[in-house]
Amino acid sequence: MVHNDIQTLFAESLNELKLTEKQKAVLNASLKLFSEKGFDRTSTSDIAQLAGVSEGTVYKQFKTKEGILTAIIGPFIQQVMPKAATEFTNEVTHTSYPSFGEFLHAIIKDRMVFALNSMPQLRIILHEVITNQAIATGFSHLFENLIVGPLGQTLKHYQEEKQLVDWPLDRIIRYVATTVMGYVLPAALLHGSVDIEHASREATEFLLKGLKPA
Amino acid sequence: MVHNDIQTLFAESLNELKLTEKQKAVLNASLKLFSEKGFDRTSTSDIAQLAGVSEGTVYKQFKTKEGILTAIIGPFIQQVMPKAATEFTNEVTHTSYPSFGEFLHAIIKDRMVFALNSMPQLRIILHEVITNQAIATGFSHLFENLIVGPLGQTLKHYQEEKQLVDWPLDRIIRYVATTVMGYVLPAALLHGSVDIEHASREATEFLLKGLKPA
Amino acid sequence: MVHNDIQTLFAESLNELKLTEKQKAVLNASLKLFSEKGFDRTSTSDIAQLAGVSEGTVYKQFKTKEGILTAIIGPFIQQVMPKAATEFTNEVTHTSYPSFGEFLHAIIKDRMVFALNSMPQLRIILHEVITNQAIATGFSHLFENLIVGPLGQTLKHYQEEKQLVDWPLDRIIRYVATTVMGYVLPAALLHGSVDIEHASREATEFLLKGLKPA
Amino acid sequence: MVHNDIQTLFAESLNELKLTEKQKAVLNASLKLFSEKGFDRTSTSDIAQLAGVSEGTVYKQFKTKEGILTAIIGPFIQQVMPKAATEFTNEVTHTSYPSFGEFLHAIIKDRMVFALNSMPQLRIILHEVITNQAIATGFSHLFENLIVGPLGQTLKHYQEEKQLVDWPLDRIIRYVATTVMGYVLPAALLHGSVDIEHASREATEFLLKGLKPA
DNA sequence: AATGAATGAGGCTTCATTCAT
DNA sequence: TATGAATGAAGCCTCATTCAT
Repeated sequence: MVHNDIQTLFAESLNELKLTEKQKAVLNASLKLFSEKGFDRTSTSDIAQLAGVSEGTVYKQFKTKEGILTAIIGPFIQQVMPKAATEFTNEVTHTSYPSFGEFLHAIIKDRMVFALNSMPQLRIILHEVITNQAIATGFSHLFENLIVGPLGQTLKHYQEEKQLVDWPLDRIIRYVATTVMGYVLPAALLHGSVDIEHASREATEFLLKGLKPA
Repeated sequence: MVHNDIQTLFAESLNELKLTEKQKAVLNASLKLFSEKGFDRTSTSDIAQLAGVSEGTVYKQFKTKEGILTAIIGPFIQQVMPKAATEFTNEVTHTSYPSFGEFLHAIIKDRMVFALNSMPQLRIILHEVITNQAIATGFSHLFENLIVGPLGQTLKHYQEEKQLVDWPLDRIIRYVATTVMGYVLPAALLHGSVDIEHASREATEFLLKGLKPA
Repeated sequence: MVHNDIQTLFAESLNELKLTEKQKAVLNASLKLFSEKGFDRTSTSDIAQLAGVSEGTVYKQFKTKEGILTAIIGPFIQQVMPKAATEFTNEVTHTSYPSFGEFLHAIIKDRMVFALNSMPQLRIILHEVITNQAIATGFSHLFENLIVGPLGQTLKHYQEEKQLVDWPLDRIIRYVATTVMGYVLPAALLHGSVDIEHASREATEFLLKGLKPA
Repeated sequence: MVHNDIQTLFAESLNELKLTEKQKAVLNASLKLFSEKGFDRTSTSDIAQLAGVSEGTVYKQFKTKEGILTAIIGPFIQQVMPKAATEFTNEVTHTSYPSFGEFLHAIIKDRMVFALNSMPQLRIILHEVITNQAIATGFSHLFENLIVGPLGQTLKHYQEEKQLVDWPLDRIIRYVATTVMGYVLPAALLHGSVDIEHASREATEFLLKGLKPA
């Protein structure tokens, strides 16, 4: 089964950790509140209340409030994001597309949906990435290993078929990623909606031109 | 004279407002601290101390802590960003470039420098934009009026000369902007350095291809 | 004017510090509570309540609870104890006693009264001295400089007159001090009363024998 | 076999009580932690951890934290101190000394060693004695029965032989005890070392003079 | 206009104690 | 009997905000 949002993926990942039901409730509640109000504006009593436990319980396993964040970010980097990335790249590499254009369109659409579905959760990550260099680096590696790597085979294939310009793969992926963000971010920030069909076609059109072989 | 960073521009803009020296000191100190630690982690006593005034003074003009932020964001939207944008578009529209390629390269380079110089301050904006929809909308209009508008003439010119694809101007600018961000953001987050010369040439190469007329 | 208890001396000493009335109230309340219940069993809200101020005020000047203790111990070592010691030695050195025996009896009696009057406050010091080596050392120097020093002249005088054994002064004072404590401490701990007249005579009798020249 | 420190004596005493291994572990751990950090600064989870049991187990036998203290103080008063006292007085009364001077020197030296070896544990007692009047009284009786009583025979003997002044025994013992403390306490508090040989000779010299028959 | 002492609500955290397993 | 998750009261401390001077 393939997921297209992060909160669900996260809740599932918690089952692999040694946590009681209440502890999981704390993490789920924290993820929700941190997403909505940000880390600093979420109080530990907010968390306890939403999780339906006492404040003491919040601290039983996650020694500090920061510890809760770490307990969220950890699985995120070690499990949620990898799983999401793997699901994505698996799907991509196991499907055959008639042309680079259709391949491109497919992944752009897929990632737009994913990003929009996961926007609130991605905000936590964004905040952490802004604040915490170690986490930023972690994500950078994640990106390298889980996206650039697996997509490599497919992209190389299109390069050999002369459907894709002969640039380094990370450069190509950079352009794809930022172009997708260029559509998703403004919509997310302005709380507007995106016509994904239209946006993905536009983005594909631009990228196809820009990434055409010389 | 043209500025290439925001803190300086901000300090100058304050001179145009009816503020005592102490009030200006408060705003400058606040901008600095908010940039470094974020709004929530900056205390009003931190601000008073850095500004060299009493806490009472901080509250004399800016009724609340939120009020300080507003007093910063206000000038930002009404003066600093417009001035930055105008300086940019003026320079662009008053200079003649041999070709669209050279024009593109020039503005990409210029904006990369600007963004990298102003990164800490842009973080406040980024954080506010994430949290506060009204501010996000304000920025959106700013962008529309100050960038898309003034640049319009020049871009249209290149479209008429068949050096630039015949797409709506905001779409074109979106791609330019996101591509620049694609180079600047990772460097900023990973605290790495950017080879601006190289990055701007790469970005230009990609955009030229992607924005070539059909 | 000569004081024979510590709480009064302490309250007077506070006037020499730059503290508001409320801050002084905090310190006086703290001294009282720490004396009665001990540091660990006194809560900051207890202190605030007894001092008649808000808890915030408690922390305005004394950054931490430990800071309150320091703010008490500091004046104690720097002002209260020196003043007490000086008042004592002054009185002793400016009075002439017919014999060493009467001199001894006078100071023993005086110190018994002082110790019994100041017992609750001395408990804080005792606790600190047990826990904190630096403070223990501070007291040791205090003792050396303020007691052994000033008393030196007088004792030497009695040594020359062959009324006092020819031992080092600190050894002699050690015996006097511990003998006094031997009467005061049990009474203080058992909350019993002391017949000072009787106790001081007994102690004098013993010390006179023990300190008689060979 | 004769002991010269309290922690060992305590551990042995526990064997005479009907306690499971875990209960004993709890008491030993508590004694150690209370000695090191004091009662108030020792948490029950600290104790559980050091004892290698769960927090639940700690509460199974000792209903409250205070109960642990009682369970320590009890054996202390009922067994440890009596045993220590008895071992001491037995040794003293079963050995014959050529003179009161040698007798005095022997017991002074012995008690100095004992006090220095047991200093950390004595601190708990000291703290409790300061705080808790009942315990203080208990100790007072202990002292009376276990020291003054047994030593009585020996001291009377020396009084009859005119080697010892004809004062009440508790008065004599008071002076011996406080003089010993006068050497031991400063060293313990300043974490200095004591030259026991020298100190005991000095103390003996003084006491011999002070306790000489008229 | 400027000061800074004072406030009190609320945040994070600890810890003695209980109870279902 | 032993466990350890769970509790909730209470502790220490911060901070935006007010107000008398």
